[in-house]
Amino acid sequence: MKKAAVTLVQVAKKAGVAVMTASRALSGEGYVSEETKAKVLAAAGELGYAPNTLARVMKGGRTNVIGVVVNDLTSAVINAFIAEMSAEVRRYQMDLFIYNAVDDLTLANGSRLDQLLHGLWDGLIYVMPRMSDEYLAMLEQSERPIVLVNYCKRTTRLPVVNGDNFNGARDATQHLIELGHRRIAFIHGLPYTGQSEERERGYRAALEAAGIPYDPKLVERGNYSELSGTEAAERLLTLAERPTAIFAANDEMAFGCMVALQGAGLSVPRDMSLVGFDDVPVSSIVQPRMTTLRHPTSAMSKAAVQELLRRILNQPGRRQRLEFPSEFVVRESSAAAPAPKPVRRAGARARKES
Amino acid sequence: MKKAAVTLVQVAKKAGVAVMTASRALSGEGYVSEETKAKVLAAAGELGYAPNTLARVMKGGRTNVIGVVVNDLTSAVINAFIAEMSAEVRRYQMDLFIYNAVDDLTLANGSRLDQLLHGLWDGLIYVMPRMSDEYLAMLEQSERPIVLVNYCKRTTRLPVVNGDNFNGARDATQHLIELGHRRIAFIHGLPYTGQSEERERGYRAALEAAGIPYDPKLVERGNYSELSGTEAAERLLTLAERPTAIFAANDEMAFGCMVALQGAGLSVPRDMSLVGFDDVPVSSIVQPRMTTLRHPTSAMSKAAVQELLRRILNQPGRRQRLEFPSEFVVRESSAAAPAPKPVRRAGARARKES
DNA sequence: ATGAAAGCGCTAACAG
DNA sequence: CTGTTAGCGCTTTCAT
Repeated sequence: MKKAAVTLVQVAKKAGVAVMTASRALSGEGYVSEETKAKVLAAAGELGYAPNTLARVMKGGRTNVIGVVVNDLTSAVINAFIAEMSAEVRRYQMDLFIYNAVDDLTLANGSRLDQLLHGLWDGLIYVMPRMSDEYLAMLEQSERPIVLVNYCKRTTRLPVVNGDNFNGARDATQHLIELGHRRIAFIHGLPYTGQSEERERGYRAALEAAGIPYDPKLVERGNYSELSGTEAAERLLTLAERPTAIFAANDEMAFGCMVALQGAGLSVPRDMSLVGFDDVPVSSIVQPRMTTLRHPTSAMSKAAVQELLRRILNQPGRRQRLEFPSEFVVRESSAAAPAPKPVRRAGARARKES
Repeated sequence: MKKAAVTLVQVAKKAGVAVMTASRALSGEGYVSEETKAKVLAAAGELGYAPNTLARVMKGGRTNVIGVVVNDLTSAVINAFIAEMSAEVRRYQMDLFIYNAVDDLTLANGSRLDQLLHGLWDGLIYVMPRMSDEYLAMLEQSERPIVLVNYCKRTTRLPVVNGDNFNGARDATQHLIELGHRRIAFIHGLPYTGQSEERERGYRAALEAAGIPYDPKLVERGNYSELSGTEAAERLLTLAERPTAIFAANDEMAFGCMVALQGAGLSVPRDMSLVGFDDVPVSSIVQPRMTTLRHPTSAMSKAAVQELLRRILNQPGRRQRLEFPSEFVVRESSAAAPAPKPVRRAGARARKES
């Protein structure tokens, strides 16, 4: 089945030189006379010679391939990262291979990956994988170049490239507060990357700054899926004191909220304001178009690749932790809070006036 | 930088046996006494030994990795394939790596890929890449196991796993005809995989069967993007005799049509019926929900992986060309044609009555 | 400027 | 059952 690949030995033989000379001629390293070089190149061309990457790697060389490990290829954010990284990597004559870890980022699978990594890749970028602490610990012990993107669950010695979830979420919440909202709900995503937690921190910081008490009943937990957003919104709608705005930890869940609200006969943003996170393409297509936050994927991708390259080339890394401010995109799903109901509670009103 | 990986020699030394014995003990091939086997396994465990894939490959072994080459990771269809293939591959203790060729499926890049392939992968699956004829010719010359998915531009000696575009498109068009539509437009995607052409063939076959003359003015060319769908629909709306239904070669373009129709103040499906292709997740979310066609991605993925495995293991391939019927999903975007305008042309009417 | 030898980590093939 | 030898395709090191 496997075609006998053309080897350097054959090229050398055809050119009438030693293997080593052929190697030098082709790699350009070391002294080779122009004459022999031409001979070797001609022979290689005729035979259709392609160097065997594996053999080269076994001598400690590089593959010029870097790997990206992701956990959800359906995510528009992750796809944006991949696209940007592909482009950036190619600027350095390297290639990018993607590994879809799905929810298989177990220790066993991790070591399996690491095993495959023995030389197959020059370095690895992990984009938002659902990573357990043990898994991260394993990565930290690896001597291979690794960069983490959008991981902020805990501090690590590995280089990290993050979007600023905290300030972004704070901005978004503050925006809702400025629109007159007092009861603002927050819907969590999954806890694995720490992003959701950072976003909640920003949410709480904005509330606190505005003197609005934190109400745990307004904080729901989803799993980043649209369905979980629908379910969370449905639970929020059963509250005696309904929120007037929902801030979801990602756009998908915000879409899910829309579904629930439509189902309940409520209008966005008249009855309920909605803010998402990520600015996936659909966000500018849905009706009403979604107010959301956007990480600077392009800049982050470039930074991640460059940081990884620095480690691969043994150049001094820039910084352990790079953080990029997120952009707030105001669209139509957020608007002024509805006029307060006649039923008013002293406490809430008092705070609103403060 | 690179941690000196634990090698078999070290394991053997620690266990007090020869390298070969250690190899046998770990691989399970050949005779090894239980006693020595235990010793070796213990030593390997303590040292944290992991076999070097490259070295193994250099001896002609397999990597247990298969590659998937795609051209658009943002495509929901492609992501569905990837997810299904990942799962299927894992059933055979193998791994899947993804290469995003974007629009870089040039010959130069192809040979670059092929070079990387020298042993790094046991086989390759191409999913709907924008493939030139020369590129395909190169693939056909490769001795490595390769399977093509959703490629029907031309016949090839490579094994192909396809959805049935022709019959699917014919069903969809016939459905529109049965709803009373006579002027049905078709929007092409890109020509690279041949799918769009197959779909047009199905469209024309249905028209012909119903005795509706083919009108080239009703056939537009898009590029599978939503925007191109909008533009195509806008052009169709300028026609003196507007269509009453549009069949787009994929869902994205159908969404784009929706945008154009909304912009023109037309209602779907009252003023215009819409049918897409692919059944991407959004199709069941948009309002009105989209009538569309679905390839059986799960069955196709399994078939592709199994076919590839057969070639990798040198087992006889099943068939050169596997075709899976596509499912027609009727939703809300297609409905009865609006009542014909008073202005009627003799020819058209006559045909309708036939 | 060119060549020969050694060896990367592993396993197939043949001894013992 | 276990060990020895050889060699995959390439490059590093040391000769010539």
